[in-house]
Amino acid sequence: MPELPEVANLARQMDRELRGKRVAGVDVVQPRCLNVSPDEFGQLLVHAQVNRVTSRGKWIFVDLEPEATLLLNLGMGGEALFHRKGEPLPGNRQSAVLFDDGSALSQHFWWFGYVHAVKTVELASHAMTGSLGLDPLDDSEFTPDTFEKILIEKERSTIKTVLMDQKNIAGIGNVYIQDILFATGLHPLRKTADVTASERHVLYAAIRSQLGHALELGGLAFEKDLYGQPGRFMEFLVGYREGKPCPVCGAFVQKIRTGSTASFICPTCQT
DNA sequence: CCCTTTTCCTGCCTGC
DNA sequence: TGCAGGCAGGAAAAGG
Repeated sequence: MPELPEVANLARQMDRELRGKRVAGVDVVQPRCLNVSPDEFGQLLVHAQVNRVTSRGKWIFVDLEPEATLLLNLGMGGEALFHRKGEPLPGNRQSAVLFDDGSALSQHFWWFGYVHAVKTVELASHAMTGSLGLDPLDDSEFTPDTFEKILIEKERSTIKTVLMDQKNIAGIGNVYIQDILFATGLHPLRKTADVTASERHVLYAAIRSQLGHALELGGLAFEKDLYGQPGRFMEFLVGYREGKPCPVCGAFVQKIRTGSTASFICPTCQT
């Protein structure tokens, strides 16, 4: 599923491509991914003009004039694709936004995505985006101090749960978490209170370097950008490498269940 | 049938 | 004891 690097890359592309376009219509195939009725969704968006596109964590924010914001969460295996005038929309889409120049933005996911529309003045009360935590690539909000504050508040949870909770840090999912924990030598079930000061330092740096490096490469090689092109990030250390040797010690990478998610770990490097 | 894994909700537990 | 907040587990719109 798209995580922060893929979503940030998409938002950047959408900002360049969609800015200034006016919405001519909406096409809702799966009403259950909306937060309002299809009629209300259309009333909010039709005739509005794209001002700018930003992101936080796994959410994309399309700010429109005069008063609406379109919120996208691509869920698992999701895509947002741009279509020039005359190009057909994908048949598996859940929804699409049609622009008055004949171009369109379609959106598809295979499990649990969201396409929400709100009045921009009510954006702060949108529950799913309003409670998002720190942007890990923003130097001014994600600092060693703000990170430490989260680790102290959540010291009773396991470290993987804390890092993946979008209310703490926004944008880390079950793909990037794997190598972030490996790079820090942390087992996903380690209690947060038992993460040492030096491990916290390494963990902070690992979050920034993993996500930042993947963003520079346009995201994961098995995810698509706005134009259907794959990213160039594909070098996992232990993530999704079950049975292959650990790059540090050579032990075989194991796949284990951690709560309701899977974790890939080196059984000797991660404790 | 089993696997993937996001987000919210529920109910239970703990601690004040 | 009672309440509030934390937290684990389950449910929900598929597809390979």
